[in-house]
Amino acid sequence: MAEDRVFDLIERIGALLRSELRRLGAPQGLEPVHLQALAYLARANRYSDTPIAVAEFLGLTKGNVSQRLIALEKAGLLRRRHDRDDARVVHLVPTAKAQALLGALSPPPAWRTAMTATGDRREDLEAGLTVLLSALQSANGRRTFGQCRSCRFLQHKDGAFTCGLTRDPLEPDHTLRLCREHEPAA
Amino acid sequence: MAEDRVFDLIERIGALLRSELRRLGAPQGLEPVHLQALAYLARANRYSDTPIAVAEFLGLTKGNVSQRLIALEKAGLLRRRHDRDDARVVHLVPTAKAQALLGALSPPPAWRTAMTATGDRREDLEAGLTVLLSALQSANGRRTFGQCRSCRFLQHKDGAFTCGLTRDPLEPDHTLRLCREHEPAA
DNA sequence: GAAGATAGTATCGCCGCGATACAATATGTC
DNA sequence: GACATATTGTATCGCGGCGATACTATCTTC
Repeated sequence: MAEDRVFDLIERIGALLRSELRRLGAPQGLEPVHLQALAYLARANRYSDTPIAVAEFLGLTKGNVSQRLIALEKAGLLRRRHDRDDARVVHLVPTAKAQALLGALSPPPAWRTAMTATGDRREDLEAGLTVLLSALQSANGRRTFGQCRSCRFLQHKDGAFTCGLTRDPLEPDHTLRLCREHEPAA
Repeated sequence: MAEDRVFDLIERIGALLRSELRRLGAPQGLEPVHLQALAYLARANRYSDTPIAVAEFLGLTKGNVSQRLIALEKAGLLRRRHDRDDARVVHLVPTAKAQALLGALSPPPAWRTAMTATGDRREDLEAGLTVLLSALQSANGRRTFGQCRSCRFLQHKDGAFTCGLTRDPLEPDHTLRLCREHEPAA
């Protein structure tokens, strides 16, 4: 069962990471899920910075996430904005305080140190994990949450980007953000 | 910040895995931590199948783990045995029921499916994660929990294995188990 | 318009989690 | 050998993450 070694490694790394996040967030009264939600929101595009998207990304129920977000707002780490087209949806914007927190804790200092040890293996690691995540998502029927760059809906005409799903124009740097509606290009 | 991509990938894979474990364990009333503890114990050697070792492996407090183990024992997934030399220590033995559970859920079915997609990248992935975990552990000052095979204390004479730390003889297949006292060979 | 789908919140009960305190045994020092 | 110290394990408390359920409001579809 040598194929289980990758599983064991990921489980242990995940457990240590979780423990580290808990330790680092404790002074601010933050749990791992709070930092994870903020980290996601900092990378999400305007279609994906909502409670339901956070819930899908983290694999939690929307009811639960809704309550975590209230805590984050009270802590001054999140700002809410109502969507101008759809009165149901709320956009979540990490504050400057949250950005600073993420810069310091996500990834944790120990992680940054450890990553230097991977050296030239990093690219292989990145490629392997990307394939694995992609396969895991499709095996569970979950959304891919990829960047617009790799989405089959992205259109590129005359140097300008457009989302083929919403027909909206996209700023170039926003094509690197994560999207809830992402579907991998064929 | 391309070096953060590995972090993002691991965090997301970890979150999905956690969600999956929660879903799979729910019918038996098991939380992710229960399956993780059992999975560790199934791989631990006789110096490392104790509450304190589980706590260190998972990065949790011993008080917390102690309570989880009581739940596992009540569920018929764990058996306790007193150490014959040290009256303080307790050895934890997963029952046949636990072994069957692990065989079915750890790794989860979806994971097994997904792993086939990694193909020939698997070895690189394994190697990269091994280096990363090792660096993470030393960056946090944590124990390595490696196999006796890779331990600097392991002695090999006349086809028989011995632990140089405890002076105990080791059966060959037990040198593949995880040890709390493990220290990487130079 | 009516029916169904979707986004979000409120409330409940369960239980993981760290902190603290404690008991029991082992080890080390004089 | 006696005493201080370290180590293993458990019990208890309070906090808060988590899913389930129920609910409101809004959008979409026919």
